[in-house]
Amino acid sequence: MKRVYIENLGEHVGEVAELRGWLYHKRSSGKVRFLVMRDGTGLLQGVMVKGGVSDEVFERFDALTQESSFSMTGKVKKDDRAPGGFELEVSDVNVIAIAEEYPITPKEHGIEFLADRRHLWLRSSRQHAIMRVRHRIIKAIRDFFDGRGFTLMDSPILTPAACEGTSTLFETDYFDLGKAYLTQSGQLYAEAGAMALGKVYCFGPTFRAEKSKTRRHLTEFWMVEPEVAFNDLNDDMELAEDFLEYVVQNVLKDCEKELKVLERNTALLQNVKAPLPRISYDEAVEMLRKKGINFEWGNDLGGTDETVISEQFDRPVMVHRYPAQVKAFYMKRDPQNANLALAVDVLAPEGYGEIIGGSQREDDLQALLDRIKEHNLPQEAFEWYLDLRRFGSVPHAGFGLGVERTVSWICGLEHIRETIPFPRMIYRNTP
RNA sequence: UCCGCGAUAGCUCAAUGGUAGAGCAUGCGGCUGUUAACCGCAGGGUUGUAGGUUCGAGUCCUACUCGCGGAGCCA
Repeated sequence: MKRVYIENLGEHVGEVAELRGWLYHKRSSGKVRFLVMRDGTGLLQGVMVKGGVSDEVFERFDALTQESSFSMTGKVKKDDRAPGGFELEVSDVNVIAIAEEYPITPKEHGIEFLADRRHLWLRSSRQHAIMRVRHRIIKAIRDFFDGRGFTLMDSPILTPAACEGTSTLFETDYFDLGKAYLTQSGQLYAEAGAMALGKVYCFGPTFRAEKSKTRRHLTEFWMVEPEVAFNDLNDDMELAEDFLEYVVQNVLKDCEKELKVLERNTALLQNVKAPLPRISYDEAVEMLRKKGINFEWGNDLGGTDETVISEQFDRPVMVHRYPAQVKAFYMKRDPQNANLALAVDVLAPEGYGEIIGGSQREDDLQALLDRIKEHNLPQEAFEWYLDLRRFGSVPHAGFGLGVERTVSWICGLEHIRETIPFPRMIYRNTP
């Protein structure tokens, strides 16, 4: 007996196969009974006709409840009436475990109810599709950098001090050394990596203790951060647009089925190809004012500002050269205008906001010392970082991409909480 | 932290201040091609918590708890 997965059924038409999975739902019209199985790779409808199987097997149908685990054996047929396009002419059914009354029915549920049962919610087709897209995005991210000679060099999660000195961090006791903090970015460590290995990226979870309560925020999220020695801001933007093209086009190619489940209109995603439009912060401000928004030069772009700007384009847009005062201390100033930082944010279309933030880094020791002083940061905590400028400093640049916001955008979701298996938010850390 | 909205059956929601309802789910019965199947019957309620107004409160008032959305901050 051949045990097969539903996604491979096309290779087994006409054969007798065994499938193992869970009952998605069942229907009966008396002597014809339908069992819809899910096995993690797809859905398959099994059909039993009274008289076509033994009475004993026929009656096992009665015991099966939603999400009971079971196996079924039968001949694989192509049938357009069945979900998935294939059907199993069932000859045997074996119960593995009968499920208790399953709380998540095919009808609609409220978000709190589902979030409390996230461990079960993941079994539903929509969540299944999102997790598959998330996986494909992460694979594309790694393939892209690996294929360009980058080395994955992870940064620590427990850190002695704030990386950027701004956000609120999660704090924990660290033996006799006092406090440690959960990282908000691996970037500073990635810079050390770039000086050692040339092209590196780090990819791990990051943590923000800010009490952000919006559809775009998690307290724990994943970020990939490439860092490249000898790159300037322009190189950084070219890397970012090639990267986004690679990720989006690979997901479109390999996740057609999942995006269909999600009812994602992929027209705009098809447009994600380098080069992406680039505008300066100054141009962005002008754009906002033309739209009647009273925006003061020098402020950071808010959520609604980002949406208004991104609506002017049919693909992600790169906004570069922000006022230095709203950006982090390590960003290099524009030699043409010392009020500007050589920073770039990539704004996703359709109101999904900032998915990438990057910059050319300050490579001058004295300038960096001044910045640390201006931002009231403890210099001793950054001595190792300053060493990178003392020992063969070079221009370098990098960026960070928020994985969950990218998943949210590509899947076309309403809320970021569905993009990660077990979301951590300000009022939820379970299950 | 601030602003707004909400909480009624297992779930999703109804119910002019006047007897607590429906669909789904569950149980039982029926049906030889169903697609969130369909048809019939049945069980299922301290209306988030604590007070108050009233002859009478799911409904009006106050406080609290929890949730949702947004702002700020950010990926």
